[in-house]
Order: sequence, then structure tokens, then C-alpha cells
Amino acid sequence: MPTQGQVRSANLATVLARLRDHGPRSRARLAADTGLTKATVSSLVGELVDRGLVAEGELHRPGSVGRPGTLVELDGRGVCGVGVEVNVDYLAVLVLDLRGTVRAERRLAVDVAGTPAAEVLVVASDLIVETLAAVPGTAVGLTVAVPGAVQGGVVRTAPNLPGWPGLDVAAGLAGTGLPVTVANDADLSALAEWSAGPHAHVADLVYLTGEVGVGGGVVTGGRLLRGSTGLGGEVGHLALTPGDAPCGCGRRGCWETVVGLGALLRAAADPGDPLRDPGRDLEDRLAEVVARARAGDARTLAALTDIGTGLGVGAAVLVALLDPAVVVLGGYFAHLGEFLLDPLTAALAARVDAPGRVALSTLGFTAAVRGGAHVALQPVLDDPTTVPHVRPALEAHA
Amino acid sequence: MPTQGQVRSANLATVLARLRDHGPRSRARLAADTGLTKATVSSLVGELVDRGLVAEGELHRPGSVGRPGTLVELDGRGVCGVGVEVNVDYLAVLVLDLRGTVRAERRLAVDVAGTPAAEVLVVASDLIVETLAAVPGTAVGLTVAVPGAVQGGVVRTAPNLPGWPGLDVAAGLAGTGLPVTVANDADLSALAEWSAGPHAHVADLVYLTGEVGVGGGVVTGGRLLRGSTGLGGEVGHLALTPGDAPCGCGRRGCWETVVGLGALLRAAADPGDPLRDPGRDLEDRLAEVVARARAGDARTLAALTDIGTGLGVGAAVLVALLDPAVVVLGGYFAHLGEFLLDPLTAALAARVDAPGRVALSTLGFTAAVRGGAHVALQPVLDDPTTVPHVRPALEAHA
DNA sequence: AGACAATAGTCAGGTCACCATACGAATAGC
DNA sequence: GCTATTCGTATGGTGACCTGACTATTGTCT
Repeated sequence: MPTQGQVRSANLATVLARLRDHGPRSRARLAADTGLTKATVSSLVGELVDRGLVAEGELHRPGSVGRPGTLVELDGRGVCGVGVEVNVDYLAVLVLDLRGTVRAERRLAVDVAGTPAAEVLVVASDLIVETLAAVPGTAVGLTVAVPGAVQGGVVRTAPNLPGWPGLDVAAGLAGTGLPVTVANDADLSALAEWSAGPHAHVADLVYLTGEVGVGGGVVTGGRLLRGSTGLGGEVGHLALTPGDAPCGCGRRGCWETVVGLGALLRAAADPGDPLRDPGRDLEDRLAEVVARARAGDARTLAALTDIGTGLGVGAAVLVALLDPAVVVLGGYFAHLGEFLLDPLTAALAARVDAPGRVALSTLGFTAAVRGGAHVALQPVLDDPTTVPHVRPALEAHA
Repeated sequence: MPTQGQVRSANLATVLARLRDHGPRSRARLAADTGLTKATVSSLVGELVDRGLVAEGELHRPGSVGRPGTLVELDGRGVCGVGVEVNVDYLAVLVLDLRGTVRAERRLAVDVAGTPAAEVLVVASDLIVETLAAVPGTAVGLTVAVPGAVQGGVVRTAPNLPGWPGLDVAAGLAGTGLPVTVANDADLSALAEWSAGPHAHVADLVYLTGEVGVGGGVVTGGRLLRGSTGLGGEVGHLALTPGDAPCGCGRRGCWETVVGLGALLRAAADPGDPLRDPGRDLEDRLAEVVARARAGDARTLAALTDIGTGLGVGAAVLVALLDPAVVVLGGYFAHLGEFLLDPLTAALAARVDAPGRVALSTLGFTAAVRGGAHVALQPVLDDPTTVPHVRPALEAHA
């Protein structure tokens, strides 16, 4: 039921989205792009400038007749969104401006699993405030990425974060003064892949992340697949190999028992091997795996091939069902991609006719926070009038 | 980029959708529902009446003070949509009015697989024209349901309909004078389940239909899952049981080799058995299966249990990944549902924590045509101004 | 150099759709 | 009959976009 003001909001959002997705351009170009008239676009741009969301850039007109246009571009000094990731052994914060540029990034080693959740929230809150202090713009929102199932803003289950299910995260972060959203980390990572990087705006993509378990996020038709209870896109416990190894979830044959980090390390190293020391930093251990594989260690290579094949078997199901344009591998899959891709694509090609392209994430471990920051910015992109005027409109009368 | 007229269209659509989804009501009630003012709703309703889409009903006000309101309701005599199904051995047509009432229904036995596609289109065209002649309203569109993969309005593959891939269906049906859409039959059936019946407007549902193969349609977040090439939701060739029976697609272990009609009949009857006579009507054969099962025939019951279990194994993957509120079984699965549901739910419960409810379709073999007719009506619901005025507005001046 | 065409952006007036308010119409309860 | 209540419509107002004209700035041609 659009009313007049909503028309205005929608058109402001259209202009803003155009500038974000297609770069700076003149008012006249915006008018041609959107179908609105030049006069209307002028008015819209004026309002966006007043709200600090866009700014006029330099004149630009390379070698063509006619008056050159004034470029209009997103104003990065305006608003920004905050993504926070809570994981087993670290907290991460990333601040993104409207342009999609990273304005700040912090990472803090915290034994989240072994610390009371309330305390973690205090640490996180401090970290956020501290990070924002160094960023000029105004933060408009905060999204918390959690490795677990989230439903209606509440953590339902989080196998690796005892104490988090049911926790009121928003209340714990109220000190930041920002509206708080909570979401699944893999879902946010999928949105991050969708919003930036080589697969930006690929309407149908699947993101798979290898951690202790396996996380998944599905974007279909340009929207995140959520499902009826928010559990859509969870791939870790797909029952692909009945009767296989027992899973932490109490069942058997879940996909993550095949391709999770534990499966890799067990196959690649004996119990005493430093690779299987949970105290060592994960990236160090992954680097060690890469080193051994490059050195030609047979056991390591065999383990990686098995993982790759297991990934291909599962990916085949995802591709057949969801028909994504690309399957993006993140987490440890991305680190070890060079050894996984060949067996993966072989297993995939054996099972589906038109395999979606498989690619490695380029966002690394920042995918979830980046997606979170992106989500935090979304309300502004949907309705720019939520941002107050910085340069107030002139008062017409006393 | 909403412009003024689009505001009008959107509000007309809002009113129309409200009447369709929540039944007849007064203008005042519509105003309260939509947030628009009574005056605006009056204007909108007036325009919808002019276009023949809604009509005033009787006065209605049971036992309450105040002036009684005039009920406004969808006008079934106005526009209608046409669904056409092309299948291996029949053509079907169904005409739906705005209210969702079936205005006409025809079914014609045609050896589609054995007849040149162009000829089939002529027969279909005649059948459509003939059917519409008996319906008062104006048809606004036509959707053709095809058992195969459809991409961009063109049939890509249709295992059971040689000659159809690549066919220009719209040109063949141009004689009807209606805009033609082509879509996958299972997708349309899923939309039909979504638009009517006990699961109407369940935003996340999965539809599975048992035919020679197995078809699937997925509605997620209230929208049909299409995938990047239109192959989303195709479940027949999910590779769930590696190394199993060969499939018509050239691979092995596809789900439809386990739960397709062929698998059931092979397991339930020897080659000479009349059940396996492809010449007999499918419904007769299914009735025979039901009779044997009810009589306690061990082999039949065992076959049905195996199918049910196989369905559960696959459904577990679908439920875990898509998290639907309900999985609807259509086609032959619905006919034999009483024997399939128990093993199905057992297999499902063993694999997923929160099994989506499983239900049998109540739409029978009309699901695809009903979904098609619904799709054909969609443009009118999205923008009621596409329908011309029947009672022209008064001319103000000479 | 000057005229001309082309393009950018602004301005003033107009149209259209929704809103606010008031009012007549129809009903129940006293 | 009177009042309270609710429905639907009529009237005038506001806001947002549109139309058309105008100025500003540049390149090109003569």
C-alpha cells in the first residue's frame, strides 16, 4: 500500500542503489537509468546530499559534445554498518561504509566457548565502541554473526557455543546504541559473496564454509533462502552417506562427518601429530597441511582428495536442487582449495549435467563480518529517509 | 522507480489481493486493512468495478451498531486465466476465474509422445478455444505446463516428449490470441498448492510428484525457486544412492530410479503382470496396487514400504536444506499415500530433527493446470490497470 | 572567432494520487 | 424520537512527479 512518502523513499532508494551498483554518474545519466525525469532526479539527489549519503564529485565528460555533467557518487563519510562475528575462539568486527569500503577491521582472540556469554558480550561491546571511535561516519546498525541456527533474532542452537542459545544478544549490546540483528554466519557470508567480490549480484549462489562443522548459505533469486523456521541452507547435517561416522548431532552420516575439519585432520594425521593439537592456531595448522601437500606427502594428499570428493558428492545434490550459478567455497575449503578443486569437480561432473561453476572465496575469514555489515546497511539502502539531514533544509517561515 | 501511475496500480493490486486472500469485505474494512483512507479505497474500488474485477455485493452487518457496509467482492464474471497441461498421453485445460473458482475443465486423451508436436499444438489450440467458448469471462493469459525443463519460455529437455525441446509453443498457440507462458509442470503444481487448498500461502513448501519420473517444485519465501538456468527444484536426478540402478539420464543412482513409478511396478509385479502393461490406464493400475495392498499382499506392501522409505531418505535432504513448512506429495504418491506415509515419516524422522509436515495433495491431477491458470492471472493481480474498463469513465467535456 | 548543435541541470506551472476533514446515510439501543 | 456509531462520499489540500522552457557549458563546423 504505497503512499506518497513511500514513493519518495523508493525513488531515493533507487537512485542510491544505482550509484552503489553502477558507480558514480551524472544526474542526467541517473534520469536515463531510472526512467525518472531530470528534474525529479535533481530533487532526489539534493535530498540524498542533505542526508549525507551522496556527494557531488568532479566534472566529468571525456571527449563528447555538450555540457559536462557533475558526477554524483556515494558519500563514504556518511553512514556505515557494523558486522560482528562471534566464533569459538575469536571476536571480529568490521565496519563498512556505503561504498562497500572497509573503514575499520578488528580481530580479537577470545576463548568464547570457555567464557560466560554475558562476559563475551561486554568484551564485544567494548571492542565495537572502540572500533567505531576511530571511524568518522555514523554507524546505523550492527549485525552479529553466530555459528549456529538463528530464528527470529534469537540463537536456537550453537553446537560450539554453549550458553548462547536463547541469549538476548541485542540487550547485551545495547550499550553500543545501535539496532542489533543476529544471523547465521554462513548466511551472512553468502550475502557477502553476493554483495561484493567476483560473484557480486549473482542471483543464485551457494556458499559453503569449512569450519569444525560445515556451514552453508544459499542465495536464490537474489534473496537469502531462510526456510520456514530459519534453518534453510544448513548443509552440515545433510544425510548423504547413511551409516557412516557418528556426528555431534547424535545422528550418523551427516555431511560434516565427511568433509568437516575433523574428518580432514583425522585422515591426514595421527592423534599425536601437532596438526591435531586444538590449541594451535587454525591458520597455522592449515598452512602445515598445505606445506605437506605441496611436499607431496601421500597421506595428506589422499586425505585432501577424499575431502574434495566428499565435497563434490554433496555439491552435486546442491547443484541439482538449487541450480546455482556458482558454488563458493569458504573457510578452510578456501585455504586448501588448490588440492580440493580437482577431486571436487570430478565428483560433481560425474553426478550432474551442468555443474555450477565452483570457486574459492576471496573474502577469507572476513566474509561473515562483511556480510553482517552489509546487512546492517540495508535499511538505509531500502529507505534513505531513515537517515537524518546533516545539512538541514532551510526554514521557509518563522 | 515508482511513478504516480505505479502507485495507483500498486494500490489497486493491494485491494484486489486483499479481497482474494481474505474474502469479501466493506470499503471501510479495506481501508483499515490497507492503511489507506476510506476515500482512497472508495476511489480504488470504483476503478476496479469499472474494470470488471470486483463487484458490490449485498449489505452486510450482523448485529452491530452503525450503518451497515456494502460488501465488495471479486467479480468472477470478469477475467480468467487458462492452464494447459501437455503430458505423455493427455492434454488438459482448466480455466480459473479471479476468485479461484474452476470455470471449465477439459481433459483429452492424446498420444502426445507419438504425435508430431506441431499437430499436438493444433489439437491443444482447438481444445482451448472450444473450452473458452463456454466461459463467459475474458481470458487474459495462458500457461502451458510441460513435463520437462523449461528455460526462458522454451522447453530445454523433456525426456518423455520427443520433439518438444526447442519448440516454439507460443507461436503454435498464437491462434488462441492469448499471451502464452511455458513452465515446468511440477513448478506449476507447487504454485497451485501454494495458491489454494490446505497449504495456501505457506511461504515455504516443497511439492513432489510421482510420475514415470519424479518431479519437484519448491516454493521458498513465497516465491518459486528457479535457479540460475531454470532447473532449480528438479529432484528426479538427485544423486542420493551412488552406484544404484541406471537411470534414463545416463547416470546411476538418481532418486527417480528408487521412487519413480517404474521402481514401484518392478518391485511389486513380475513382467507379465497386468500392472506392468504400459497400455493400461495409469489410474486403473494404481487402483489395482491399492486393492492388492489393502488385501494384504506381502510383495505389494513391501514394494510400497521401500518406496516410502526411499521418499523419506530424499525428503530428509530436502527438508534439511530447504526447511519447508510442508512437503506435499502429488501424482501417484498421493494415490498411494496411505501406504507410503508411515515408512516415509519414519525414514524422515531418523534423519532430520524437525521434520517438515508431510501431506498428500488434494488437487489430484489438476495441480499443474490449476497452477498454470493461477500464473496466467498473475499479471492482472500485479497490475489491475492491464484490464480495460468495461464501464467507461464518464467523459467530462465535449 | 563566431555560430550552431548537443548535453547538463534548473525553474515554473500542471497533473495526479492520496490525505484530512466534514457531512449525509443507515442502523442499534435507549 | 434521540443519540452513538459506523459506512461511504464530497471537498479542499499537500506532496511528488511530469512537462516544457530556459540557462549553462562544451565541442564542432564554417
